[in-house]
Amino acid sequence: MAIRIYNTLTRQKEEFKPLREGEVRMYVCGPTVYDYPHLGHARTYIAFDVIRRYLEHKGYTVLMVMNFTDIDDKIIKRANETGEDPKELAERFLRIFLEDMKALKVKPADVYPRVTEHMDDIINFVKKLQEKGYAYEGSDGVYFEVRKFRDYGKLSKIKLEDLVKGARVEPGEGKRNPEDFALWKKAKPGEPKWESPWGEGRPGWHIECSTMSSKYLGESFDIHGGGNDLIFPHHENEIAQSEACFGHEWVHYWMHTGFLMVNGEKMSKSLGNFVTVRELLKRYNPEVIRLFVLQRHYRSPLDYSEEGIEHAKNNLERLYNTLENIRVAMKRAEISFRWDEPEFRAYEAIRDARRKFYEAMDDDFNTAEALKAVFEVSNVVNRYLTEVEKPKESILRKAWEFFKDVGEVFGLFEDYFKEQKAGNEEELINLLVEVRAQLRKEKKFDLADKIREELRKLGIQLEDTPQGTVWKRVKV
RNA sequence: GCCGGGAUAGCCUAGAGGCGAGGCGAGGGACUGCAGAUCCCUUCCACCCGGGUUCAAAUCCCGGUCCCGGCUCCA
Repeated sequence: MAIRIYNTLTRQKEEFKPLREGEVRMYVCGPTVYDYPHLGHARTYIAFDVIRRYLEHKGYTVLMVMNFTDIDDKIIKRANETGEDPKELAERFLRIFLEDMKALKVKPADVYPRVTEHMDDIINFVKKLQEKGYAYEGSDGVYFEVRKFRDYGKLSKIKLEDLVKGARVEPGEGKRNPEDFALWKKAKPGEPKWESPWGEGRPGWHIECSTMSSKYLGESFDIHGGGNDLIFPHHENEIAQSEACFGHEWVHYWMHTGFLMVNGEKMSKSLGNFVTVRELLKRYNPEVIRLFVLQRHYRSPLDYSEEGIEHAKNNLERLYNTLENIRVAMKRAEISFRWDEPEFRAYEAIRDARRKFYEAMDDDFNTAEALKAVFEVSNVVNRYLTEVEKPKESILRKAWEFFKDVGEVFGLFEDYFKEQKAGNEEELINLLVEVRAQLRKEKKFDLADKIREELRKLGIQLEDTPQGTVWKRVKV
């Protein structure tokens, strides 16, 4: 079945057809590394992570590129404030970003091009624009002449006249027109600088993405993504640069994520209403954060609140419990020599839920809708287990495999499917469980409870069921 | 001013002309020595307001109200 993607360029959902059979080339705008990433960043990168995972799950080879802006005005400014060397500051926060993303189980990009590693490519790109007559050198830098590019505004739907009228664009000393933007900034005293045909300086913000994306993904590729706030001017300017340079359409599908909101306002550094990923990870399992993000469609604004995170936590707990129920039931499951009513019902329900899951994901990666199907299976399998004495292995396996696929796409249940063996720790726990069972038989409940309590503190939860005592590791 | 996005039961989220969605929370019941997990039932059938189109609208159209975002650095 075909995937449909909402394309910001056309403002509608379109059938996804990659330029090359079986391969998806995607570029996601990475961060400017001058501070700790917050939940807003996490939201965007988790969203694109799931999109990427889903495409891979569907069998595509995905070439994923994400840039690092490791030299820029903000970095210089911050470095001046802290007295740190801009290079070191950028390096530090770049590492922190990578660590945080890893902790959030965001799959790493295939290439993380850094601006400072691509100066020659960037300079060549600017040169080409100059040769083609789209760029000119001013007193303080090289600029892109916006009005020479016919299609300017096609992504953001902004008209050039309005832009100039709005007077929001800075006139700037070296510019011919107020709407022009910098491709190369000549260095002021004390600023970091690189050699170029226009003297020492550094690249403008937009040119890096045009240069580095085409270097790794070619002069046209499938998906370019980022936060909503990048549509204008960043992505609009990228289009202008790239299409002016290449002379043909550049990116096929533009995808943008909605903001993370706090009390009705965008989470941002300037408002000071942000929660860093680190802080959050101290208090919550990364999968809780992922589920929190996935409960809302990626294009819609997502409201942050403690309560919202708690919701996600409860939801995740429920899914983990179901997984645990299946795992335990597997031990007493039997081969299906016949199916009865409950088996047929469970099978059909799981089959339908799986279909719904894929339909939802195919429809512009509707994770919120897809999650409904996940909870349906959770419910179905739990009910099945209460209905039958001896569960059939094939039914449990169907549910189990479904959760495994969901986990792969959403980046959930990872520990669960991975962490099974842990040396003889398991045997020790089993021993304690046996001892406790004996104590319970003898009605020595206080001692039995003590064992349960102490194990709970160690992260092992015991549960007494009609089939005997089972234990699980508490993940959330 | 110019472009966008919203308003869904106590809460969080989907959906998008007719089978009234999923989760959380709350209450009750089953099972338990207790706890936990799970299941069943209930939460008195929700879609900002006012018009219109239609046999039928939360969903389409018109007009409002309120909220948010972009137009300047931003994921």
